[in-house]
Amino acid sequence: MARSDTTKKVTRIQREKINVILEAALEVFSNHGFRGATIDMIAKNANLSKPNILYYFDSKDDIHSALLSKLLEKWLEPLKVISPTGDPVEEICSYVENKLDMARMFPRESRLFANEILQGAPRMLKILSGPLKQLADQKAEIINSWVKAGKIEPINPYHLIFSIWATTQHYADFDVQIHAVLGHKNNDSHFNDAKTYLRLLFTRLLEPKVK
Amino acid sequence: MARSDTTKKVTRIQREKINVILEAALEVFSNHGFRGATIDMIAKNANLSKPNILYYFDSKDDIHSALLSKLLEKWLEPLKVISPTGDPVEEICSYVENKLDMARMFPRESRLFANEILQGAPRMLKILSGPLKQLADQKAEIINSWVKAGKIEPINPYHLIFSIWATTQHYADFDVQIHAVLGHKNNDSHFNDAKTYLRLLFTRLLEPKVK
DNA sequence: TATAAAATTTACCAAACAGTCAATATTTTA
DNA sequence: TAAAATATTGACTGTTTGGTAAATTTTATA
Repeated sequence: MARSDTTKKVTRIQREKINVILEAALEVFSNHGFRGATIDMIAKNANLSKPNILYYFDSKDDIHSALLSKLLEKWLEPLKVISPTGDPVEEICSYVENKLDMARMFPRESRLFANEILQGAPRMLKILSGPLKQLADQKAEIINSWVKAGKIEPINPYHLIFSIWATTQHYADFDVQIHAVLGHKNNDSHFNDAKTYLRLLFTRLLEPKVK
Repeated sequence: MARSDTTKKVTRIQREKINVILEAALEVFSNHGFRGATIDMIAKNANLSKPNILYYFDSKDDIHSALLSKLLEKWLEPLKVISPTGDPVEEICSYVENKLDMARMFPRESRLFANEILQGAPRMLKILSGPLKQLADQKAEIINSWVKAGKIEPINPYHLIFSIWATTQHYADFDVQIHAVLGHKNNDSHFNDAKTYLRLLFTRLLEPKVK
């Protein structure tokens, strides 16, 4: 039985090694998907032996699940921040900007989720139709209230949210394609252009037309 | 040596079985990714034995490559159609609509590509930075010419293209998430809402503002 | 219809892989 | 510092999997 599920207190070494393993696993899982990743790859990346990894986690599946649940909170945070009392267009644009920043700063996390969803979300379906749906419902209601108040143009709130997810995460998940098409370098310079572009896109969509 | 790479003439059975195998492989690869797929799964899906599969294709990799190159043409087709002489906003909106139709009708193809790109496009890098880049460059130039002529609002053409890819393919690739959030059924009804939403999104972005 | 070619299958192999176990080393604690 | 608890490892197991070889069956052809 791995240390991770006992109720005993966690030692210093356990805390350290678990972090090292999760960091290595994030690297490996995000680059190769669940099936493409091997415990040996994670072990090598973490500078530990395979049995040592399995001393801290019961199974490969266990490591993967730990990563997913650890990441979820961080991933939903920007959406939670949207407030009904702020300026609507600015609230949405800030959300877009935050999501884009996440894609730039945490591309591995983005790809980990993308891999999971693409595969039919076998380990995440409950979270998607539970907490995620509830959060989306809640924010959709706020957006609807903005529409009713005439503060933004009429719009389907769910598809607005989908398009924000799609456009921002695209820069992390399809990174290779973007670099190939833009034909340059290994840097992040296109993120600035993306930021400008997306602000324009959603501003023009939402800003009320002057009568 | 598999039949597929000899110069001998192709028999009726070869033609039929190769199609059956590719169809089964598309199903399996798109649902499980390259590493998650096994030849046995493809064999079962195709109602053939494993060695029989390997009689027609040299290797698992070979089947995968055959799928990718077969699909590429179909995948780029809608973008090619964009014409410099049409009405700009309508040209773009038609492209969006075509891409969305592809996502609805060929979700497996979309996921096959998504899986490949997400994994770093090990078998497609040359195509991305070759034919795909050239096509994107060409269409970006058209978009730029529309901007210069004042026919659409100033916009970064590459990021416009990216956002079209992202928003449309999202409905195929993240299908599970969308169904979870919308909380319904196994049908495609949300594609109509998506179509309306995306037309609005790109029309408002591009339509020249009246002075 | 006899023969050659093509197609299919059964029985394999070797490598990769998740996971175990018992022995050893290290760290903590009394 | 000795004993106990924790951590690490080398050697291993059983299974999955990509792929092969040879024998057999089916189909096409002369």
